[in-house]
Amino acid sequence: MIEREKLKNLAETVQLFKIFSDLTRLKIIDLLYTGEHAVQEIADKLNTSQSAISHQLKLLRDLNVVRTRKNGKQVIYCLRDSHIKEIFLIGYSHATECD
Amino acid sequence: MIEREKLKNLAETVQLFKIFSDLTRLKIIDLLYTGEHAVQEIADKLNTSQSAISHQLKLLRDLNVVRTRKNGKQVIYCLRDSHIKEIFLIGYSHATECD
DNA sequence: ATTTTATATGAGCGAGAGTTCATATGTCAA
DNA sequence: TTGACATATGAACTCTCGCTCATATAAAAT
Repeated sequence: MIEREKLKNLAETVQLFKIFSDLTRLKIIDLLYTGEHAVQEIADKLNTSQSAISHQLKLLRDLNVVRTRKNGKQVIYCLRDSHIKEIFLIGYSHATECD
Repeated sequence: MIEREKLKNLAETVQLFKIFSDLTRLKIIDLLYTGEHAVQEIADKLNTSQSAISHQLKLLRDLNVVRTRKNGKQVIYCLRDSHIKEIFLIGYSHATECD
């Protein structure tokens, strides 16, 4: 059997990897990697509905992956911490270097 | 819009991260990290049904995450490449270091 | 050969997750 | 205030995915 503490760590690791396990979310992260963007901008660039983007952004916000600031009517999103950037980059390079 | 090639890369990255996005699979990977194990051994140690483990092992085998050898009636599984080990370890440490 | 043990696999079920659709909230402009 | 624009959100629908259950395959033991 697995000890309680290790199981908790593995479960948290799963949660972390789940962030990157959806194409829409990964596109968002990839886009925000280059800098901050407003919601409609993201939706347009990713050719995805505003609602779908907004739902995913809420998710990412709740997980502290992104942070926001307001600019008039707009809400501007950007990546919050460098952990996320690092893991994304490592996964991305691993996934692509074997082509 | 995202260029075709980049989209393909992002999609492959998603597939990579999905490997680690299930607790059963992560438990298996964690266990195999310590060395090779037979199917029933894995099922017992993870307190999970043989069938569930076998299904996940098939998935991991198809994705070239694990490799097998036979020992009589038993099939012994172990991690195939060090990429997987590295990504798992990075995710695991990122997920756990912030407690 | 038959039985027992180890593993694999297909079908079906149920839970979770992402999308759409409709609508609410909020902010600026006229 | 009213209208237009930007974002958020709840509900319903759908689809994916991991599990169970039953069964198939395979290899050793008797």
